[in-house]
Amino acid sequence: MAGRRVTINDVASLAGVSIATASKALNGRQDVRASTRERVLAAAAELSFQPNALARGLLSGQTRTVGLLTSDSVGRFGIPVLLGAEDAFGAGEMAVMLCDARGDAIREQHHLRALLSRRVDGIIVVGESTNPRPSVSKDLPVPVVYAYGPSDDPEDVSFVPDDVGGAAMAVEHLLALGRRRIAHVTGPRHYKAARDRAEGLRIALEAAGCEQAGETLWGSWSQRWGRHAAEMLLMAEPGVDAVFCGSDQVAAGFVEAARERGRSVPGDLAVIGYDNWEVLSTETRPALTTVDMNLELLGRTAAQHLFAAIDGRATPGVHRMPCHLVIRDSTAAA
Amino acid sequence: MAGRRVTINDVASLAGVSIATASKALNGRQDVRASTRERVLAAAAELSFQPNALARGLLSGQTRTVGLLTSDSVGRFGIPVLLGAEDAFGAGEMAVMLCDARGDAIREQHHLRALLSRRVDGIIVVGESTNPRPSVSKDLPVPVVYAYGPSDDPEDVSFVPDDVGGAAMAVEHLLALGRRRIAHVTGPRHYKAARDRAEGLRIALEAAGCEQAGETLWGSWSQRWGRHAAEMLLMAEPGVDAVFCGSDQVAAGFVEAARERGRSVPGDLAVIGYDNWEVLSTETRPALTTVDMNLELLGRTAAQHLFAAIDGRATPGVHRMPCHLVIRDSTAAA
DNA sequence: CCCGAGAACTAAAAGGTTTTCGGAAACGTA
DNA sequence: TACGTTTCCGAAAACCTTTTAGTTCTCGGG
Repeated sequence: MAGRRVTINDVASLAGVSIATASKALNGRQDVRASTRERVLAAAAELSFQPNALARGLLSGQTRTVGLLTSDSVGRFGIPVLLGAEDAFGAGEMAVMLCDARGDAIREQHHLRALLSRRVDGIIVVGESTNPRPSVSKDLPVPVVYAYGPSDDPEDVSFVPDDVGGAAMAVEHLLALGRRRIAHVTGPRHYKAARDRAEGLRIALEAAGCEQAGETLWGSWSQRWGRHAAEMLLMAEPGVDAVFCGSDQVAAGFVEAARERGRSVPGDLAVIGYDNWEVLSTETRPALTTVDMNLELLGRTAAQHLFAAIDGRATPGVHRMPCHLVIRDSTAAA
Repeated sequence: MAGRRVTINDVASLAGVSIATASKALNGRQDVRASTRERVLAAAAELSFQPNALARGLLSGQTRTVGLLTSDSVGRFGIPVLLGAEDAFGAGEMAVMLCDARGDAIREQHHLRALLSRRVDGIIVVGESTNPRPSVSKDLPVPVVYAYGPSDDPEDVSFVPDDVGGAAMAVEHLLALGRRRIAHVTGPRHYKAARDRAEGLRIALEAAGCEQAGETLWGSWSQRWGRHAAEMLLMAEPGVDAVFCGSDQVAAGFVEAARERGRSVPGDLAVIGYDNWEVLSTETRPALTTVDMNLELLGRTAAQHLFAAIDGRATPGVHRMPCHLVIRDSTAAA
């Protein structure tokens, strides 16, 4: 804590020039003599002058600040997206205002107003799931892009992981290993992520002319459900040689229960997870082969497109970002 | 996206008053006739006027914005602190600017300058561990409080979890259950958290006139290490009847390996973790008794004290926030 | 009808910066 | 010397809001 804030006026006085000249010198403008510029720069350094971003923003109408609105408590999936965005912005001297609406629409409106009154240049809305969410962009004076959870308005700009493609990739991996009796254990049906991943499985199996082993088992995103499903499945479909799980939590539970039932993974049973949540996927035994949604890249891309939109080059529509497969020890040839 | 921004001038014109009157009406000041106020409010609503926070901040010198500087990628521990802070601020119409320095001192300085140039009213620095970190507060024009990771300058305001107390609480619980041969498996020695928790253990044992079973096993914060330590410990100290683990990850690995070695938890062996990281502590079998550091409360408290410091009522020193014990199934009477 | 008091309103300044435009100085050319 | 051209610098406006210090209006009492 220290004294009064130093303004460009102080710098100008110390350098013995007008504030106009000081401004030009500090901003690298042309029409100022080299020696003068040096004097100003020296004065600024001596006073450790920091231009007032408020004044600058008031004048230019640009705050170089964006709002990051998360709909649910910055969760599992929000974090990497946020990090990626922060990364992209950080590079360009942008600042990020973080607002967490806690899943409450009222609070969301409130935060939205707060962001607008602070004159952010743009807003990223980070969803808690890949289910489409109500658009906030109607009649907003700034561009908005949606990350992870898309807007329900197709005119908006949204970035989501390509879960269908990611799931297909996982299943193709299993098929390439010679697995043919593939089962699917996943989360609740009301999650679009769960439905999309089941759809990717269906597509990959159909392309290979292969039947799914048993019905898809819908449950919750928990380890407990994975264990439970393993018990049911190993009983009902003893011939299964591979399981595609809708999340790493489910997969972790599944391999644990399978091991306890004496099934070797990946020998008897290849298992694939989803999310690449490292605390789980690398700590199970064996470590999980899993699908990584590249969430940080997704966040970074969303941020870059927000930049573009701020510059008036918007790219409407839902953009699906490719996933990639992380191969560990839970899958191997039959 | 829509047209030009509406200013108080537009509102005043529409209401047929001067901007001074409009301002007073909007801010609930006294000397304006009720009917006039109504007209202004109606006009503001019709134009959906949002006061420009930049202009307001420029004038008042208060931006109602705080900076949140995290030293490491908003991690495991940063999140809850951040959430708590955001919560406390949200209530008071404050906005939060999030900066992630990625553990890089240069980047930290950069973010710090950015925050100051944006004229934040205060800054919270969130550490990645409880190890003291270099102070950033020297000669800053705004107050700073440190959360989770304390500043190395005792003049600064820091809030940290009371790990010594938390560990003692855990061990007292084990003692109350009649356990007497208590071992300790924890993370790397260069973590103050690990050292503090070992110290809490020592104090509690000493107070009970009890000896620790074996030496403290220092390792890493991983499940893998927990499993490994379990194998070593059960071999070397077969008489152990309780284990205090330095983190839930270690504890999760420990109980898993113990189960596999045929030791029943909590029957043969009571196990306590630390952190209450729910994805682990509730999903292990049995679910883990563990110490919760109340990180959200810690964040909220730090935020409230930042408010106080902004109002000139600072409270220097390192404040230790109490932890609490979450009792689940991994502990029971001997 | 005038006066005075109080209520209601407005003009103007302030906050810090950038930008535009006009002016001054320096210099070269006729 | 007179004039034109560059080069460099400074005054002032603009951004939007709040606040201060007036100014006008209203109305009751004399």
